[in-house]
Amino acid sequence: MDTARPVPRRRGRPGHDVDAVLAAAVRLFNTHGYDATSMFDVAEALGITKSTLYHHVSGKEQLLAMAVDRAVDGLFEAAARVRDAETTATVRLKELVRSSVLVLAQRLEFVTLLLRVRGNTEVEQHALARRREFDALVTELARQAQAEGGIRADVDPATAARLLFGMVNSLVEWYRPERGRPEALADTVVQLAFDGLRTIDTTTDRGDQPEQ
Amino acid sequence: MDTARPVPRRRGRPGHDVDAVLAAAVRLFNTHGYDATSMFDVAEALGITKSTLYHHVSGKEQLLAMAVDRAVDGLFEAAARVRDAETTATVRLKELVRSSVLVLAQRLEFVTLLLRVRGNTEVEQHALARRREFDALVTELARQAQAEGGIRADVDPATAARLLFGMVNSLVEWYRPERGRPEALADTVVQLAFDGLRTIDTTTDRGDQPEQ
DNA sequence: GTCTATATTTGGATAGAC
DNA sequence: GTCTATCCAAATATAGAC
Repeated sequence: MDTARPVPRRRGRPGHDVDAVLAAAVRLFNTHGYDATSMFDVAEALGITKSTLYHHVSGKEQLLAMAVDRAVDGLFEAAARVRDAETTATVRLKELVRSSVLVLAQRLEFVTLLLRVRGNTEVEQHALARRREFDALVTELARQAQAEGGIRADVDPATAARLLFGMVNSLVEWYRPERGRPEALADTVVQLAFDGLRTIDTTTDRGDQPEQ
Repeated sequence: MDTARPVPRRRGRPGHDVDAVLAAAVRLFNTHGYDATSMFDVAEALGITKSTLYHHVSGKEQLLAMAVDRAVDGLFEAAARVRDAETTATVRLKELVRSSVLVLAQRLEFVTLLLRVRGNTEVEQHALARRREFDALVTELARQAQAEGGIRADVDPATAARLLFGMVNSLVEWYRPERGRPEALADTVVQLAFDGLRTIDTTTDRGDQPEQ
């Protein structure tokens, strides 16, 4: 299908492609809220008119759908990678947390938007359903990790999964790519999640990632 | 029989007071979003008309202001209580986490709304400013706890505070008062935050022991 | 305290010219 | 691909009667 040239490229003036439109829209959605952002605002940010904007996308909801898909796809790709890893559930859970932080950092604006979706339209409900699917994956991983004795068994795995990813997801509230490598942050999150805030005690070894 | 009648009572029909209006508004704001909720929706939920609603409150933004104040006041009351406690910073930090979970549970809908505020109006900016103030308090407590050796010192205290309360705040996404005592949840959160997910140990290891 | 209008603005979306 | 002009629906808020 994708023969050749019609690939739209970023040029000096207008000539926008869907990606550029999406990027501008998502930025505005996150800054001012989805509802508070008008199609006029999106068009203005791109330097075009509303009519021209509608020439590129079918409507406001489609912009939202594309954005949350991009976020959710990233998380599921991370989940698929750890699923195929041949190691303990505990290590896979750690790896999933780590990967999720990286996905969140790489697709920050898309994930931010995803996490603010409440489920009032079909598009939003679909996004929520996929989030629940991801949650179920994490919960199952936590359950297995408990079964193998890798993590504490005195907490409901669903609760643990929620609190764990509650911490991860809260990154969208303050993480900014310009300061700090995401890998370092991912390590911090994994350490805090698995070892807690308590003082490092030299008699224990955490077996964490070699990546400094 | 109250001393005087000006205290508006919950009655069969209308006769609403500001608290009832606020409760209805906040529920709708959380369910459908602040922007997506019209003053008509609020009025309809109360069984009155828009005009009557405007007789009770000065406008939509005032409803938001009252709601977020109620949330933020709760958090600062908790902070004031731990500040006066005569104990280590580490214990006070734990207590603040614990109290915050309880405040969050008690004023769930108000806190939920607070955490969704983005700062696009004066009211929202004021709410954000108070949240930052609270964050600073937590960060300072974390710094003191590190200084006294109560919590690990290899993590920036601001980062620790954010991740810690990221976990706490994520409760609004799934906690429902009808299932489970908030005190039990608060204990779980404190345990996870301070001791981590790792197996309660005596002899720690990496967790790849054979099952059980 | 509650109602029935209604003023005014803004938003999503389309038609059709260039 | 971009524009001007416009339609139509919905939202905040007010006026003024009962």
